[in-house]
Amino acid sequence: MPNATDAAAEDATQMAIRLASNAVDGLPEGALADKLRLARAERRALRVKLGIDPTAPDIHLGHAVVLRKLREFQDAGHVVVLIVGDYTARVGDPSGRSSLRPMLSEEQIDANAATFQEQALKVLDADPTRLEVRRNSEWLDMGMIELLALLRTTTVAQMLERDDFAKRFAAREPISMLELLYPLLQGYDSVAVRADVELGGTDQKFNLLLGRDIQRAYGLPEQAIMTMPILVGTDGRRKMSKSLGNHIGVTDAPEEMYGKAMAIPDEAMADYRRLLLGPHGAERAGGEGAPPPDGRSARDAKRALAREIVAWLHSDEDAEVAERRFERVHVEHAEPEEIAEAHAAVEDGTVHLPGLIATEFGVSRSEARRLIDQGAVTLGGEQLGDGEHDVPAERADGQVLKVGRRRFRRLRAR
RNA sequence: GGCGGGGUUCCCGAGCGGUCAAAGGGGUGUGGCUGUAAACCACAUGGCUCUGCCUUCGCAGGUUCGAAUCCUGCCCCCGCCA
Repeated sequence: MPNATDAAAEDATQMAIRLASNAVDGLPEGALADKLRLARAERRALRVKLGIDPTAPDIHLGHAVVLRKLREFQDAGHVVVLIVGDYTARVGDPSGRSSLRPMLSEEQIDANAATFQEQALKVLDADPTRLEVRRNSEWLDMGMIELLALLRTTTVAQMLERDDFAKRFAAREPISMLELLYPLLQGYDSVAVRADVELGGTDQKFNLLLGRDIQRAYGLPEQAIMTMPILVGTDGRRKMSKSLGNHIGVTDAPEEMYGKAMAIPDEAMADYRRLLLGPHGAERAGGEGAPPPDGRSARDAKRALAREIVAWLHSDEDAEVAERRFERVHVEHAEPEEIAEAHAAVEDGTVHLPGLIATEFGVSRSEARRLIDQGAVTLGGEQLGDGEHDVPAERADGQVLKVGRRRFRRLRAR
């Protein structure tokens, strides 16, 4: 007959297995289960850390993979510690071969941090007993003595174990001192918040592990680490990132989100379902399996996926509306049900379209002219031809102006 | 500190006195096609008061009828040696 502690231990193991679903690495082996047991014994929640970089404030589905996992920890009763890297952002990160990341002003960082936090709450539970948001300027604004103590924890050889450092060092490509310092600062964050567990993408594996060494150096228990897969972007090839322009933002408008989701390659569908939707959503979106390769059902599977993503981050109603609009605009090539109005300036009884298109859609006049000349512009269903830049006001008034495939305005020209 | 290599349009990268708003690729846009904002093919891609004009090739001067291309100074980046 199992006694109470055995049962609790078994429970922790099961819980660890459940929490590790979809994770690429959970290190060291069994560490998470140990942490869970410890927390239970001490009657406290685990502190699960994620560090975020406020240089780019927009959270996309790639981040959401990790955030979702954090949410699972929250739902299991643990505390997520979200660390806004405001101090590190202020220093600027010179990594990334060609571009020197700019130092951000305090105002920018504040604004970004606020936006980030707000967006993260689309996925995380905002309950203050389950979420702690901290800024690393709270502890990183240290004196030289403290910094030197931190530097003493790590050797150059250790740093060169990191894959990209090793490669760049071997290739004699530059590695700035600042870059070498970053992992130490990130590790110190773990010391400062006494993290039990730290999560990150697989690209963070080294940094997460180094956090353990640093905690040990400071006489603290070492965190368990968990890495999550990197989600591919809508191009299906490279990792999702805003700068690559292949991202779906968690605050994208429903129809934009839906459309972008429809654009992912078929091969990426299974990952999206598995990493983003969770068991419930995945079931609603048609199960875990790969989609059949044939036309119709593959399309339907992708529709279901797109719908679930929108339903998750917006609502079921938004998802339906987005799907309907997508059907109308992209499949039937019809006008959407709702079209924003635009007042067109009339001069001598005519409307100058390049100017109108430029102001309405944020393109240059030259580009607007080009679009007209290329036959991308339709007024009241009739395609405009080369050089047709001015139209009589009576022809424009009340008509739908369509630019390209998905930009519409109903014109008021009086 | 010494030696050498660089900074070109959204990105990478050619150009090295006129034919340069500047090759090529990527990205993006549009058209065709399609189950899709996928793939594929085609075209486009500095701005404007558009048969022309204006601004751009790190910054500032200069040479020249004429400069992204030559000269001078400055700023910045990278590598090697110390």
